[in-house]
Amino acid sequence: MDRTAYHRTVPRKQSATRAGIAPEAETKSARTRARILDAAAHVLSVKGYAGTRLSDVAEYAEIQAPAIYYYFSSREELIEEVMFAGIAEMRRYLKDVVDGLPADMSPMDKILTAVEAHLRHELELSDYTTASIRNSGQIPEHLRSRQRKEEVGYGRLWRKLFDEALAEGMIDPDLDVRTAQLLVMGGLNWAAEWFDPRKFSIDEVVRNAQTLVRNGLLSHK
Amino acid sequence: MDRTAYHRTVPRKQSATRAGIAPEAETKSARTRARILDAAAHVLSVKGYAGTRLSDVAEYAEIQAPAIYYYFSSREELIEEVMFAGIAEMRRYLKDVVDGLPADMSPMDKILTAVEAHLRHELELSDYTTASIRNSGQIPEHLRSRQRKEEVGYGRLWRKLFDEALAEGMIDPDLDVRTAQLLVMGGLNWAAEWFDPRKFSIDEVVRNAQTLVRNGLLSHK
Amino acid sequence: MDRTAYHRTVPRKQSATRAGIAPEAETKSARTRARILDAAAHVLSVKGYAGTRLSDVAEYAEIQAPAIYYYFSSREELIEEVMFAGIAEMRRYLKDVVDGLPADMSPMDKILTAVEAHLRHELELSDYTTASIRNSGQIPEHLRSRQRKEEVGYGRLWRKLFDEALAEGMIDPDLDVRTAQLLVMGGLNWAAEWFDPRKFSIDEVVRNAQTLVRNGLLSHK
Amino acid sequence: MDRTAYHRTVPRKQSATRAGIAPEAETKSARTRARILDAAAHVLSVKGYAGTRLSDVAEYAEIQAPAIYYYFSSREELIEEVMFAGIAEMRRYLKDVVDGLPADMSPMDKILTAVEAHLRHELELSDYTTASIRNSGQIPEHLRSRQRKEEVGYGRLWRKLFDEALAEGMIDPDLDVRTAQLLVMGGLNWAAEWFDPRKFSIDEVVRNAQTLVRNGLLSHK
DNA sequence: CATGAATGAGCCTTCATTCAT
DNA sequence: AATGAATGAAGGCTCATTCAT
Repeated sequence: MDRTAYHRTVPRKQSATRAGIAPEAETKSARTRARILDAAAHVLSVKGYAGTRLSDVAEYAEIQAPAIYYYFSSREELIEEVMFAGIAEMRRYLKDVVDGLPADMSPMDKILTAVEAHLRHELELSDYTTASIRNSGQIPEHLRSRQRKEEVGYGRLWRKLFDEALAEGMIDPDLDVRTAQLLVMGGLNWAAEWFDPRKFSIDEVVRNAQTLVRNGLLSHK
Repeated sequence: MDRTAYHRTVPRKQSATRAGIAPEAETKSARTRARILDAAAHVLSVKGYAGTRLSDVAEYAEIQAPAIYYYFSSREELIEEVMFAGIAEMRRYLKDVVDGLPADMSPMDKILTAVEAHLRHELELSDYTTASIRNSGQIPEHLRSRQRKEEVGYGRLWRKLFDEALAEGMIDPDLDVRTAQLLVMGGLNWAAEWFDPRKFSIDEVVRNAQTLVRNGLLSHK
Repeated sequence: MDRTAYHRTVPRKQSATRAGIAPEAETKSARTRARILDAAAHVLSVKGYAGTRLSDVAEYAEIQAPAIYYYFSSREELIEEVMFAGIAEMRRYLKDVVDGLPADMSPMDKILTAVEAHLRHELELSDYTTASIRNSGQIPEHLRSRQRKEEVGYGRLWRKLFDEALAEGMIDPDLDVRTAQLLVMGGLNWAAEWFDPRKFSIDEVVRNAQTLVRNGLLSHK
Repeated sequence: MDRTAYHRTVPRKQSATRAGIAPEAETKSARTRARILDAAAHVLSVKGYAGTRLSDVAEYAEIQAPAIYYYFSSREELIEEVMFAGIAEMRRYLKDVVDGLPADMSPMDKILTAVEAHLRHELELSDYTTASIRNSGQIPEHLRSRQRKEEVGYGRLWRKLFDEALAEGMIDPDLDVRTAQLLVMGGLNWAAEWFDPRKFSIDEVVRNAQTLVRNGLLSHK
């Protein structure tokens, strides 16, 4: 298998310094709104749900706290949107990547492409993703409905890939696909906790993860 | 390889309903203190650092909130102790398990034993572990020194196992041991986020994780 | 000696009902801040350092307690400022009075002018002064540095007057100037404890104090 | 006038290190009670009414806080007793001293004796006295009835002396006796605020106060 | 659009007090 | 006679939120 083939299919994300997911907005108003969202994602990823103070968000966004209310009707709505945006964007991105793959690519290569897409998105756009990932267990239930739907949808993308691989006999029969999928995705999610761009390169992490996943899932009989 | 051989070396943990790490204490005072710690671990794992209210801890421990101050001098001290206890206990446990293994066991089997030990401890005693794991990024720096030391120590235990396996040529040369170790441990850590005893058995999760790890690390040339 | 000569040099202070030292402020914000300070001075003078509750201060200032934090970052800062303002204002006032005296006035007459200034300030603006005076022994050390400096400066003003009188041979040689000064100032300070405008007039108290001090210090040989 | 004549009439108080007013008690129980009272006087004089914590009193008395309740039914009762004891003891002491004076002693010399007695009692036994003096303005009304009665009685002792002096024409006719008396007593009371045994000797303070008072009151026409 | 000013709710913490031992 | 353990009440402080400007 050509290990570099799928590489090219995953575009580089914007630089981590920009770190926002909101599009470069036209109106000033939309830009302020985006800045608030970005700031909230950042604070949320660092301080957690209960620790996210509007004053911190405001400071990071370089506005006054009450100004937030011009764009969001409450702290909860703002946070809900960050949590949703994190996973929704991730899902949309993975879907685009997978849909863009050649129809004849092997299921395992598709999975490895997904591994790369997930890692790049998580580690390069880390605020939204880690906000969404780290806090999904701490957020009150009533803020999670949209996010949960996206999570399920996101999981479904992966499930399809795993199911295809299973159907083609590429998965070690000792494994339960569902459990294996969760363990794999967990390994990827957790990378945000230890990844430090000064110690690792993303490419390196991607390569190792792909090797580990391919080895791990493949039937070696 | 006999997949059940190392199984027997990892003892069952106490049932998850007890969920505490403090020993069954002698004096009533020590028992109250332990109950508070257990309660704090529980709340912390669910609500996160900033969301952990002493009133919730007290309610869970079936005391009044100010009683906490009879045993801990501040909310911070209580939380610090939970965070420390979670990882310290995990480390002590893994060390005992590994030290008890037969000297001639293969490095890979040792790793698989560690996988099982980590998962059982995490999923059965989940409050302390998930508290420690989930909040390690949200807790103020000054509360983390003891915990961090334990984390390093814990990582060293795993590192030794991986290094042995590497030395014996059991690790796929395409992998960087350090990165692979972090990805593996992440997959295990994350299990606390999705594991639901009503949908999975711990044995099943352990078995899948072991297969995945063995396949994933092993050289298949 | 014409006992009324120095009288005219000491202006009447504003009425005790206003009781504040802050200038009639321009902005509403500054007025609220001044109201809080005045209220704190009042409560502090009555209840003492430890007994001063922000809720009482707030009630007296006709705001809600948390509003205090908009103007002062802590209870301690508020109290520190009251304590400082009390003595600083007193010092500034006495300095102005003394500096305005004719150069050829006799040292004893200057002392008597100071006696009057001290008493008027203390008894008419009593909240700040009694707050500062009564609590100077109960306040934690770290809140006293600015106040202490003012106290020293205030004492120096008096010291100069006493030294002049000594130099001109007007002090009874049986007296130690320093001790006499402390006893005299104590008598004046203490007046806030017993002075009741319904039973005494300030003019009367001033006159008696002046007589007592002049007689007391003067050499009668 | 022989300035040393009245000196001998005022006995030295017990050393300041003992600092208690309770008699050397017989039973251990009575001794503990006395220790608590002494401790309360000390804390009260330093921290003020609201700042006096039973835990501090207990620590100073070298017992546990709840033990106080074996001897006093509440914090208020304990404080009330200290406040009362301070002034009551002062009054009893001054009365004994004055009653012991030769019938033919001049009224002014009697006043000077009182000056000495007041200062010695205040500066040597300072805890009770300063507790009583400093807090008399901060204590809730319902704790003051016994103390107030003693204060009035104590004031009456002084009043008699001043009235005698007035009757014998020894008081400057420019003075109002009542006002003069309050100013004099204030000067003495305040001495506790500045007196520092490392800088002054009590004898020296007494001598200066006597000179000042004699000069101050005396008619010099 | 944005901010200065203010408030209500809630949390951590302290402390007098109680009670069983 | 004294203490360990616990509680109820209250106070300082923070923070989301509102509102007039």
